[in-house]
Amino acid sequence: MEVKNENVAVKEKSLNFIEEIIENYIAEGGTHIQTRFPPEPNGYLHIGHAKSICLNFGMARKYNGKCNLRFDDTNPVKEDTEYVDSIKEDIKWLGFEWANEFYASDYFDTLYEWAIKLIKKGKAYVDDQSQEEISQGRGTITVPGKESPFRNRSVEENLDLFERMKNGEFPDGSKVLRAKIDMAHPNMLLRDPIMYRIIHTDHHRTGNKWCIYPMYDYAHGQCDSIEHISHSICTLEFDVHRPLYDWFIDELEIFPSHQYEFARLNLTYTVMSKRRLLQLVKEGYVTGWDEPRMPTICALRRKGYTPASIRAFAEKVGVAKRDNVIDLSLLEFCVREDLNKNAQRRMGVLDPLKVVITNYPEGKSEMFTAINNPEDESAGTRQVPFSRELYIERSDFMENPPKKYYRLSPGSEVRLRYAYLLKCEEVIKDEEGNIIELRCTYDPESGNGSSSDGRKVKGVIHWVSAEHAVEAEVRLYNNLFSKEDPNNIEEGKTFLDYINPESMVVTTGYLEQSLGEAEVGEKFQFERIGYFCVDKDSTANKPVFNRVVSLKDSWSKMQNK
RNA sequence: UGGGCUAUGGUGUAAUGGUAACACUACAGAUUCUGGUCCUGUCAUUCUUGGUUCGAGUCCAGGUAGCCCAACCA
Repeated sequence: MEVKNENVAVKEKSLNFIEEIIENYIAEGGTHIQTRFPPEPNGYLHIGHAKSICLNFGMARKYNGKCNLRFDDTNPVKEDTEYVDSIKEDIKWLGFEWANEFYASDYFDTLYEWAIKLIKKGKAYVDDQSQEEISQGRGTITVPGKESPFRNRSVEENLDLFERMKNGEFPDGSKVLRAKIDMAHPNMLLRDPIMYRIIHTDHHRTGNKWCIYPMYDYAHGQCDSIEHISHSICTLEFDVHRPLYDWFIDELEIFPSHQYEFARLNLTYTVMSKRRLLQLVKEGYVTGWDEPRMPTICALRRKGYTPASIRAFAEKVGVAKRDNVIDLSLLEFCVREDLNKNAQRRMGVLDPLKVVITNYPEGKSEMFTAINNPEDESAGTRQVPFSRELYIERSDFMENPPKKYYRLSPGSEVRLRYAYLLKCEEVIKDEEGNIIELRCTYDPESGNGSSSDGRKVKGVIHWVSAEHAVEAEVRLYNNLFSKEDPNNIEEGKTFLDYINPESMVVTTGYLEQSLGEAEVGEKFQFERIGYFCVDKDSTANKPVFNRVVSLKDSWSKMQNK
């Protein structure tokens, strides 16, 4: 068979700058690609971490390399195994596998030996100054720091003191080990950075073995080096740390890992800082880290987001070095795109209005065949029960409809999805004038696809048979914050003042019979409304559904204009 | 004695001296037993001022704006 070279002008997908760095590295003879995802186990992963995960694991996958999971557990007072477990679960759920599971604490012995090496080289010293004195001595951004009076201790004295620090002879805060670099350096981080501090606290993995713990800057690069990380990818705020990262590697003469920085992800209508997310949880603004309004991965999972949709999102936001705020609508687009292809359709009425079909026999019911997914023929069909009394959506009826209203109104006719044409004959109201019921008639000749006289109806509405309906709790989520950038705080306010009072609206829905058996985590499209996922709060009698995202709704947009 | 990073539509990301492209959003239209999906169309003189060049988003010089850094956090 002849293979035609049709797409001569096929455009290659452009590379992001990290990929360019890696391809240059390969072009220059680099052979092993090794990355790592290095979370501190002190909180739950959020969508911003997902970007980093997709990047680190994605680069390894694309270039036949490996990606390690390494927990950056150098501070025992903040870390816990609870977080280790959730982080591993989230990464797996996103669809990635780490080559090795490591911990910075695995390397505490090596790090300690290396500190001694630096002391012997005259590149590190024990400082007895108080925290405040050290802070003072560091100077400021515009004024150089002053050297510590302990800076020129002998190697022997430093060795002795450092060993006794390790042996627990000194209380917390009484001494630190510092690198001897340059107290006048324009980069504050190089003004004799602290390498070790004394913390008499049990570590979640090493227990009470250590009472001195390495700082991030003294640990991270060396851990990368030990693991032969070729491309250490981190976020932009660490770029000022890079000279220090390189300094330790140079002085220690160890494997030269290199650090590259990209801009972290920000999303409109939410916050991403760990501190603020923690505050939302602790102060009860949400019920937990996995509450579906949160931007955490576990919350998105519970809400009904799919791993594929988050991976697609991470791909679409790109990787660059400039600060960015991504529209939440892009995330929503990604999950709609996935669920449109993969979620089965059902009918559910979330704001019910009763309809009685006066010319339909009492006690009768019949089944109609409904298509499970028009995007996927293999999803097949199902049977939906129909009877004399139905629920329809309140918004699908208007007594005095505006122009272009295709739905039901007095005297008008609509198609009941997969069933009959329905005509509204009478509106029943209570004493206060609220519409409580509609009396309608149906056209017996118009069932399932056929229309006896060929007349066409513009509107199609969903419905549920009242006697067969399943009652469910439905949680409708909206943006957690009503302000596009809740981090931009006006004077006298806090970010909490921007919490959207309608970020969660709970209603009772009447759902199609087949939804009674749905399992936790199953996702459906409720036709004409949105995508919904069965929540873990469901009980045998009462399922609970989370709205993943609404369907696009050009009608309500028109209305709001 | 300050240092570092970054500037391209409403939002992101490309264009690697040679026609400013792609996605999302928004708007308009077509199709439709989902006002969904699918499809079509519309929306930028690339922060600014000079310079180099036949030709500059891209190179050079000077401005301007934004972000990061003064935890014994990561």
